[in-house]
Amino acid sequence: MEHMVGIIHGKFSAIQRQLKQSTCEAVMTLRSRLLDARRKRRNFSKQATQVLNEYFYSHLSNPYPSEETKEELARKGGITVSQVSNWFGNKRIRYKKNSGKLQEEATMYSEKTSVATKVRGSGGQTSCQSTPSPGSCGPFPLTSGGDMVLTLRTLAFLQPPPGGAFLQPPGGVCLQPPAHSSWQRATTPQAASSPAEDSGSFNSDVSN
DNA sequence: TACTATGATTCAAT
DNA sequence: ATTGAATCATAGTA
Repeated sequence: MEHMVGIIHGKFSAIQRQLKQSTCEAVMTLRSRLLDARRKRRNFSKQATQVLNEYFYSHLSNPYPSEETKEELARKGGITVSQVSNWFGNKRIRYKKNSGKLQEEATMYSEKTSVATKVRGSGGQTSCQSTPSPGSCGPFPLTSGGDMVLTLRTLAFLQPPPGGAFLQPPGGVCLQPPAHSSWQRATTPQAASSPAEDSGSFNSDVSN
């Protein structure tokens, strides 16, 4: 009798210990996961930022990638979909806030996307570099070349840096469905209302 | 060491 | 559910 009781006791305590341990572990992992996410922030790889930026700037008029696109971007950048979402969330906000500064980046990346991806001999990934043409890289399996037009326009608009003052991004692209309309809306209050912005702007290219 | 850039989280609005 | 905005926390830099 006592034997049985003893055995059962032992078993119980064993189970107890196990339970304790596992719950403890679970809690710890949960906690660390929650905190670490923020604590151990690591910058994305060049590849990732490159891919993200290219998409962002070639879709400046509507930088809202669909789920599929997000997955694609995540794959190319070697990050997760939620990271892509985060990135785009941050990017939109910060682009709006800073548009002035970031526009340089915009030009850079639009240049890259249309000219050629400057191959950096660090990655060594077989994703989409070393393919000099914009389409060949097949950035995204989107509808089709519709977006390429955008890129080209972007490029065109950045060609001549005349007064030194960048105009607004190619918001005038009306190819996109006015889903969000102009997501930037009142981005640069002053810039938008800048009275003398017509000074020799280069928007006369349409004539040719 | 202060500052800036940047990824992640939270919360309200839609 | 998704997005914008604010905020946090870390990485990188001057």
